[in-house]
Amino acid sequence: MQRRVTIEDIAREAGVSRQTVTRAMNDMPRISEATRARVLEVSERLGYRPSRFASNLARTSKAKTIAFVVDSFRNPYYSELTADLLDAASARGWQMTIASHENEPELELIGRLAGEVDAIVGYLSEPDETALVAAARGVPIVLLGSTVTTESLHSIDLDFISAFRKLIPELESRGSRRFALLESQPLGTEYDPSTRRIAYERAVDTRSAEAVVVCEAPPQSVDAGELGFNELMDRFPDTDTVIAFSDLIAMGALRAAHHRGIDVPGQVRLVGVDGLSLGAVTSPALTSLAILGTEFTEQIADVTERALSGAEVPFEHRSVVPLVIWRESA
Amino acid sequence: MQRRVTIEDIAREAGVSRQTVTRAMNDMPRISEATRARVLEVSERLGYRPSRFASNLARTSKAKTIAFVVDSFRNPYYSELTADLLDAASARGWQMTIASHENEPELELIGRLAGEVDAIVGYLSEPDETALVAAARGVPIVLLGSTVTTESLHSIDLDFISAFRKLIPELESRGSRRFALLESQPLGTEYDPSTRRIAYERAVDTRSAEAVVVCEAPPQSVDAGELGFNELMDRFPDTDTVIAFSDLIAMGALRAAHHRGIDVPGQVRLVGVDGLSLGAVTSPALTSLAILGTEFTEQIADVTERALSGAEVPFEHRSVVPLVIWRESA
DNA sequence: AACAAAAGCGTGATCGCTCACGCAGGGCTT
DNA sequence: AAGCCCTGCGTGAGCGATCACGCTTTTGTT
Repeated sequence: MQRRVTIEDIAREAGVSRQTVTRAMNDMPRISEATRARVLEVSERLGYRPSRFASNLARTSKAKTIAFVVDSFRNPYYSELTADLLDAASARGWQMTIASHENEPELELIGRLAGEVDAIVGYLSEPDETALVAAARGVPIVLLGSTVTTESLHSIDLDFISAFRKLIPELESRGSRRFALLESQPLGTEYDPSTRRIAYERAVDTRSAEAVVVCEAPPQSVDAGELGFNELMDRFPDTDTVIAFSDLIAMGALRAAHHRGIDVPGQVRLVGVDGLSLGAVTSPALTSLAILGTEFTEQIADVTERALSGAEVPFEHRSVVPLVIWRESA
Repeated sequence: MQRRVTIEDIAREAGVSRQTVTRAMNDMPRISEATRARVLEVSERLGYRPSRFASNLARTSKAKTIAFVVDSFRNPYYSELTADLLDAASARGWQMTIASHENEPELELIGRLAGEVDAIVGYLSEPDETALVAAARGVPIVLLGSTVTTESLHSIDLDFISAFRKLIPELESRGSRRFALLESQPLGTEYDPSTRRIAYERAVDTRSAEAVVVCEAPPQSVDAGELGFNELMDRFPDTDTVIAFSDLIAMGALRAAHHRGIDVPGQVRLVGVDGLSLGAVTSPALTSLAILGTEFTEQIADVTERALSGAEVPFEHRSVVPLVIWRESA
């Protein structure tokens, strides 16, 4: 392993001082064109790469970098949220690095990120918050979409209880009587019931509360929605309104309905969750309990901004209510 | 502006040495539980944030970070590519930061990124390569999807000429006679004809070469495709095969065809470009000249790896040929 | 011609952390 | 009881850049 080429090497080779090399590299004034060219030539020849750590340390950089962590950027919900958050981040002059915990143990990932960024934002699944905070080694964490119990990190939760409590009556006023939920997360020893499911069950009548079908593998996909919808209509044929766990699942349901000759929203009303922009181009366009396009992104950015501001900021726990976007499917 | 809380402050306040603070923070051995707890408590109280620059500098970090730059992460092509590249990057232990040049002058962006990452990869639109390289201040650039003329950066281009030369005859063997192109990029003083258009024109007969419709604003969207397809069928009614600039545009065309009662692929065959996974869930599923899911990602990662390896690597210029994925629409 | 100003370049000091050591004290072995 | 290892800490020396100066030499001004 050969030693790194430093500014000193360039200086020696070009017969100038470090400062002059700096001047040449960052095109600062007070250097002649001739020497600048010579230095640049030498640095190219030796393959010099300035160390971003050294220079940022020396200039006590104000540049902030945040990490955004999600399950998978292949899921349109996460990728759209990423795009939104990137806008908010760059508006504030932050860099944003992305990571998914598909291929790496989460705590390990957090540990790696902690050495590289100034804040970690995202959907994390590690339930042990203390371990999370420990792995982050002083780097603040903004946890999304889940309820935090300790006072050691920031969080922004989604209030599906309120959202469903508003959604269901509105649907009823449009004629909905028999609801059903296309759930994504199985109920079992290792899974708590999803907050969406809880919110759904609380908001509907008892008969509808039983009409829940879990979309199996592959999870969170259009195909899962298609399968799930078919099973749903087989088991609960008098359903007139379907709430899907996500817009992706709703899109699958839409396709299944199409194949079965079921008119949406004529025979069955369909509501997704997420507010994907993709939902606007299906036919019929998807009505959705939107997270995207609400204040969610701004809240994330705002809390992150505080977290970044350093020192002893109190831990914030906010909650945003998803908002219904009425389109054609319901 | 108050001074930053450093490791020294913690050490003083906790009555220990810097090294002990380091040991506590990075939970290293050779420290008693009592002192570790005390140090942690103090550091929390003072709001200590370790400087990632200082620590990385001191440990001469091997961690690499690359920046991935595209037009917009709202475009599914870019977001899927991002997901693919992220996999390749994390498999190699790199961090990946993302940036779009929607809201910021490109050269400025490059300059900012240069101070934060070890390589810049992406679709860049600045035509002045010298300016690009200068803005990057020694940080290597891997340019995607365009032909490079100078020998100062790496590049990976898409060979649409070859791709179309294979695609068109295959379509003809399936019965296609009158082709049309749904182009996205207008032809004008500030735009060169797109490589896709050139490749198309070279591969089809003269009559088809005239059948080109430009999908206007908003560019690169489903809506644009819908409008474009309608115009196309109005102006060139005997078209039997439509090549869309992208899968998104093809999806719009699909919708338009649906509304006009045109059967795809029965009456009109439709081929997109990109290979979006989304194309698999439309009905009919989209045949596409795929970039995603080909060796493109691996080639990018491979070239980037060389670029990152430092020193005097020769500049590479590779080219990958998009690959037809036959699905239902053609 | 005299003096000021600017251009061109170099020398510590410093940014905040980690690493390689060094050194004391307590519990083990033999 | 002498020797040894292990635990628990602390001290100097960098990591690779930039910044604030300071020093010559040129250029310009009156």
